[in-house]
Amino acid sequence: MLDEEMLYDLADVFKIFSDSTRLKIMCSLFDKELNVTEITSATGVSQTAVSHQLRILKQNHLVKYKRDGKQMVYSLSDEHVKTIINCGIEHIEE
Amino acid sequence: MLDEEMLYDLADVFKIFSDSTRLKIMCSLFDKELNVTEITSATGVSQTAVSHQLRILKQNHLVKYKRDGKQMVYSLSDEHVKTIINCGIEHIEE
DNA sequence: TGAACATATGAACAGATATTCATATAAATA
DNA sequence: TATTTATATGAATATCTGTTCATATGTTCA
Repeated sequence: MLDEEMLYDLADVFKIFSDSTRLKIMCSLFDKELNVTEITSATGVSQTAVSHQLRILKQNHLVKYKRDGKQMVYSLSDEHVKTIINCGIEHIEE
Repeated sequence: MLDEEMLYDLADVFKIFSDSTRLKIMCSLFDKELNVTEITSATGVSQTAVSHQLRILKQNHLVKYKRDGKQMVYSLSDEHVKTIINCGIEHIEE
């Protein structure tokens, strides 16, 4: 059995992936970087909701970002994101 | 980008793993089957809470169960559970 | 059959979380 | 510098989810 604290950390990781808006955002960034407006249209989620969720993804180091003039360009932090999502997909596809 | 429906399914999968009580239960079953009383004492969670969470795990086919006299004996449904949990652990350990 | 043990269920409550609305901040450009 | 475009933030709200309490169901055994 994992220790108590690790279990909470683990639950927190999965919690981030358990929201469809955040998944949409991460998937839109799967193989290219995008600015917020592009994420908004790629996902069909409101700009405000995207921004709120991007903050959560940032705080948890799942996306990184850089400024490009007026725009903020986001991309996935590392391969972990893809690995975890693919792991979940495999479970669904059985 | 995955289609809308798949994203919701994916979010649902991760949602199940995003609760520490459910994780505790699954971890307690990692390499042995246990009845409800044993799960209760292994996890330190109340019997009622364990029972409610077991129902969710059952509905989502993550645990299976059999009756043994007065007791219900639970075990993990398949290797997917371990795979997903290990995937999350790797992310934490970086 | 009735008592004791094991597990499940339902309602109520509390806490968490995602979205929206309104607005603030920041950069570019006319 | 005023305006426009891009993004972020905060408060309010509504929904969802997990726990607890009370109780029901099911099994064994005296």
